[in-house]
Amino acid sequence: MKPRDHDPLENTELTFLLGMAFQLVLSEFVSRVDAAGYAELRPVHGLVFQALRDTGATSSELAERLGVTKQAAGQIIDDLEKRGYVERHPHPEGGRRKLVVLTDKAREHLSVAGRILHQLEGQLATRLQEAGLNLPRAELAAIIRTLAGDTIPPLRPLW
Amino acid sequence: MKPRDHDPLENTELTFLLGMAFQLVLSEFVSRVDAAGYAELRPVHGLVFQALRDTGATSSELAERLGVTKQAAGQIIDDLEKRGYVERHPHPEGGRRKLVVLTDKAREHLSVAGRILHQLEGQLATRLQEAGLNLPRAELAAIIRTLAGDTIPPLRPLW
DNA sequence: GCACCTAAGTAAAGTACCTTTACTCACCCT
DNA sequence: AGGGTGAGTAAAGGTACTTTACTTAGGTGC
Repeated sequence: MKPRDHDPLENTELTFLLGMAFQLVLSEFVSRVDAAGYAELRPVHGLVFQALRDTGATSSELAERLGVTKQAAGQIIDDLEKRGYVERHPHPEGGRRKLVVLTDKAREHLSVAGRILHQLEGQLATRLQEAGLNLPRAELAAIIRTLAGDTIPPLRPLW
Repeated sequence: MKPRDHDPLENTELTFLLGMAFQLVLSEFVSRVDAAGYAELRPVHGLVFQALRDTGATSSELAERLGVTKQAAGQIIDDLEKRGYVERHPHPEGGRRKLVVLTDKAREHLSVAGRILHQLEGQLATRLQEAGLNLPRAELAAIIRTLAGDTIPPLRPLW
């Protein structure tokens, strides 16, 4: 472990550091998930799976959780349905509603992706501890609370 | 300042915290820059201005720094040229090259945006210190170094 | 019990921003 | 002079979203 007492990165703007760290962590995660056989899935699909994992949701509810229009949500569902990750069922409360639920294939993906993510974060934690640092969870949470308060908006795949 | 000893956010994945913090900080920054009269500029334009600020660059060099094709860089330059932020000059070393340089209008924007960014980050630092925390510069730098080593790739406006 | 409103879903076109493909042009080199 | 190399540009294609507009199921008021 090479010492980096005065890494010039530490003088760059927090905003840049946040963006760079996020981009690198996510891209490493996506690479590993791709290598595990899920190259057809993009990060937004993981968000969809998490939003649907408990009880499923209608496409409009999903749209709200993703922060996109209901048409966009419908298109994503179309795509995932064709690939066998979700199914549209008649909604128990009737109406035109349809309940979108995960298939076993999607639940298996969630399990694999979750394991990969925690493995990656564990490796990062180890590296930081070797440098006498901890993962900055409390700091990031404080930044988020400062800017968003109690209602955290959706995480969106764009700047 | 409400105490948050067990903010559930601190139990969520680092990757999510990074993405959320980045998205919120950037979006607050963009809002303030818009309010200062620069609603026509997107974050990527700030990256362009920073890449060109010292000596300018050719569109191909700019493309490499942005991590996009030279055609995409050319399109961005076309747009900024129409709006009066950059100019294409004949390149001192000749060839078909053109040197893209900033106008005074762009340098003024850089100055305003820089002030806004440092103000925002200062406010965040103050808030965190009230909670006994510091901005996690060293931690973020360590994460970046772990995943990217010495060659930091371009920060790109997509997941 | 029928007209009306509302909300969910869908269809199609439009938009933003990028890439791919293909070309032109200036200089260099032998 | 002919040919290669690399910068720049033009045009079409692709992706993922939004906007506009429609259909349909069920509640609501009278």
